[in-house]
Order: sequence, then C-alpha cells, then structure tokens
Amino acid sequence: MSLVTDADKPTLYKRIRADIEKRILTGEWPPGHRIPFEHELVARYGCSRMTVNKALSELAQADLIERRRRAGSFVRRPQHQSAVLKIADIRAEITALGRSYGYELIGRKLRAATAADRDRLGVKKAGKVVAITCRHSADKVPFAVEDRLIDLSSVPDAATADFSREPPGSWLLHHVPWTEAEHTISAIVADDRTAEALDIAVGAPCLVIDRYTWRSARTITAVRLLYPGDSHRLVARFKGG
Amino acid sequence: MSLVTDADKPTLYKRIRADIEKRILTGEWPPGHRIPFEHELVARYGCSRMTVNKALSELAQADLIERRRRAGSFVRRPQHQSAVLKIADIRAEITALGRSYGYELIGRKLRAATAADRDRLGVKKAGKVVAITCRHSADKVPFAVEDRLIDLSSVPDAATADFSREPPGSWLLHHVPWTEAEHTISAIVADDRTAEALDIAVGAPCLVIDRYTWRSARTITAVRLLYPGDSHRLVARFKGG
DNA sequence: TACGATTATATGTCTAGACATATAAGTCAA
DNA sequence: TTGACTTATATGTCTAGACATATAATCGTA
Repeated sequence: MSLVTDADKPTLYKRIRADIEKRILTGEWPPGHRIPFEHELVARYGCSRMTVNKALSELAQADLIERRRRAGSFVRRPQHQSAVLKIADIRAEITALGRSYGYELIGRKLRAATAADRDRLGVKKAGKVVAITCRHSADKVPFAVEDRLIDLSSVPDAATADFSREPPGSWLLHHVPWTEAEHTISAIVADDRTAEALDIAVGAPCLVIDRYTWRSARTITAVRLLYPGDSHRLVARFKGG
Repeated sequence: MSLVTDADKPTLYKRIRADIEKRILTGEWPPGHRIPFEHELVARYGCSRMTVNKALSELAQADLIERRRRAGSFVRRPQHQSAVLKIADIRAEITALGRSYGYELIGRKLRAATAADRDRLGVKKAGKVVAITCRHSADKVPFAVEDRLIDLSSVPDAATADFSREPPGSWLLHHVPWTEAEHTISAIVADDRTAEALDIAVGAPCLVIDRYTWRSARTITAVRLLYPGDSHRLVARFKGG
C-alpha cells in the first residue's frame, strides 16, 4: 500500500510536511482549503511552533500552500511550478485543470527484459518487465500517449496490477515511493502511429517527455510521454531572487 | 547596476541568502567552493545560528548548495534542475556543458511598442521596446536562436546596451534582477527562416521555450528560444519525497 | 449605508540555548 | 600500507519563549 516516502525515521517536521502534502496530493484538501493553523498543528503534534513553522514554510516554498497573515494557510491551485517537473500523474494534472479525464489502455505486455529494455531502464541485468502503452485524454480529446516500461524486479506487484482502468502512473505513485527522477524534454514530429494515437497529422510537432524514476539507485520505471506540440504546453512558473 | 532583489527592507535571513546567492551566480564562488560555516556567518552577521541556518536551508532546498555534515556547505554544479527552469543564460548553460560558446547578433531594432509587442509583453501601455534576434552556438554548431523583446520603460539602459558582443540574456541577468518568470515549453516544426538559422531541415522538430520575466509585477522581457528538437534536450533531474 | 479607525490574530522573524547524528580526520594496531 | 577504532566538528532538528507585521473583523462615525 501507500508508504511514507521518507525511509527510516522521518524527523517530526518532515512527518508534518508529508502528512499535509499527502492530503493535498490526494485531493482530501483541495485548492483553496484552509489547512490547520500553526497553533492547531502544535497541539496535534505536541511540538513547538518553530517545528510546524518549518514544515509549513517548506510547503510554501514549494508553492503547495499559500500563507496569509491573519488568515491562515491555504492549498494553492494546481502548481505551475509542478507542471513540468513534478507532475508524475497525468490524471491529477488534467483534473487539476478542471477538465474531465479519460484513460484507455492500448497495450500491455509482460516479458523477459530484452536488450533494448535493459538499455532503456539503464540496468545491466533485469528479469521481467511490463511494457504498457496507453492514452490519456482531456475532455475526450487526446492529451498524451504514454509508453512505459516497469522493472518487475523493483516492483513485482506491477505484474498483477490491473492497468485497464487505473493509469500506471497513478498506480505507481500510490504503490512505489520514488527518490529520484529525471526528465528529458525534446521535440519530434509525429510518425504514423503517433499521429493516429494523438489524432493529429503526420509530421505535426510533438513534445516528448522521457521520465526515469529510481528509488535509491534502483530503476523503477521509464516512461515516454508524447503530447501534441502545438496544442499542449508545459508551463513552469517560479520566483527568482 | 545590480541591485538587491528584495525591495524595501529585507529581513536578515533573506539578506544572508541573497548575499550568498549573488556570489554563486556571479561565479565568485564557483561550483565546489565551500561557503563559510554557519558559525562564521553567525559571527559575520551577528545573529543566531537559526537565522543563518534558515538561509542556508533554503539555498539547499533550491539546490544551489549542498550541505554535508562535518564537512560544510558547498556550491553545487550547474543544476540539472535548473536546466529547464532556472537557466536564464544560455552562455552559462553552454559553458557549463564544457562546450565553446559562440554568439551572433542577427538583428536589433528600437521601436515604439506595437500592439503585438504589448500583447507579447502582457502590458497595456508600453513606450519603447528593443527587439533582438540572435543566435547561440556550441562548438560552432547552432544551439538556439533567440527572439527577444525588452520593455524599455522597465529597463531603460537596454536602449544603449551593446548587444553585438554580449548576449541580451547575460546582460539582463547582470543588470536587472527579476522576481518572477514563466516558461512555456512547446514544440513546433521549423519554417524556412528557423530552419536556416538553426541549420536544420524545414519541417524538422523544434523545441520552443517562451520565457517571460517580471520584476514585482512589471514586465521586463519576453523571449522565445528555438532549439533543434532532435539534437538538443532539456534535462531536469530532481529528488522526490 | 459607507467609510475610517481600532483590535484581534495568524503568520514572519529571531534568539540562545539543547541534543542528535553523520562523517572527516586522526590514532593505533596488524 | 591497510583496516579498525576514536574523536572532533558541522550540520540537523528542536524548544520555549519574544516582538514585528499584515490584515480580517469589528466597531464607531458621518
């Protein structure tokens, strides 16, 4: 089931931060929701105010919450900042935009890792892998196609998971905590297969995100996402100085 | 000249953070450099350890420095994480990759803002603007073409700056502190003009980064960067949990 | 009713301590 | 020289307070 991300013995402020983060990410506390006041959290966790303040300050720095004097702290709406880097879950991304989410499993294969699979996952030896192809749509319009490889030696449960209804990204997010990820963003032009899946013209531009995820030096999954390049845009907003 | 970013009366920990950040960004403290120990900063600023700790913690959270127990705090090398989001300066990006940087001014125009200019800068009224087109190359190979608009009402000095040798991005970075920026990443296919500038085929995929920069709600510049989509890749690496 | 002054309150910053913990560096023996 | 053990030290976390400050809410007045 869902595990706490911090491994052994999370410090108190990290636990507080993780608790709040979880409620925000699961949607239990939606955008606009007022999270408990510092003094309430102090009472709940039985610690000093500086400790909860540190947790809340970090959440504010990560733009997950907004803090307003006298008013309290509020869950922010879908993070710009997250858009490029932190969004591991397209379903969350789309629903956060207030659009209806659609999902369709195109293909799923369980196989012994081929040389290409091992190369893609960046491992020398790998037993079995699951290869998944699926499509995400927003308001019935194709939003992205996903081509994913999961290393079963890292995530054995994925062999039996039912990806026909739940997108693999969401499943992984709730079953496997990750510690490191890398995104590579590039552009390609659509080939026949891509064009058909995204309902765009052959030769149309596509934005590509390749994402690799590890947990403590162990590869979990490699995924390639293709977005229509002229309609979809990844926005990242952040603060300087 | 270069101003402190925080406006009126920065709090102490912010001043400490800004001081260190400045030295890192200017290169005075290069990657690997050990920044002063907490107790040294405590002595220098005459404050408690918690105050410098807060400043350093935030810098660590922003991945500008790395903190190692017993060893100290060190300037990190050009952030992966920065690659997509924070890099305002292509020259720095290229030299950080260990490649030789080349720059070429293609065009520069000073004009009263047109409707299109105002729209692009997101302002209602604007006096004059400078429009700059230039090309960046790495190891003599076209790396990106830049198409930039600078609002002269925000940055009057830009009217007389010499962009024939210094790229506008670098110039701005050293002359105008920004407080907010937004990146939009998309993909297009190269038209004739782009194809020629980047030395690629017409119809080849291009990665597009549109970047808008503000200083306290005041637009500074809007820039569009075009990268060859199949050769250049933007990498963002980061930690979870 | 509308507006201006006052007040209560939640966050923002800071202090002077404390103990925990990872680890670089030094020490010593095999 | 190498490996195991010890020690010193910088960071990591935490406390129980303090005062500052922005502002939502209230109250009073025109």
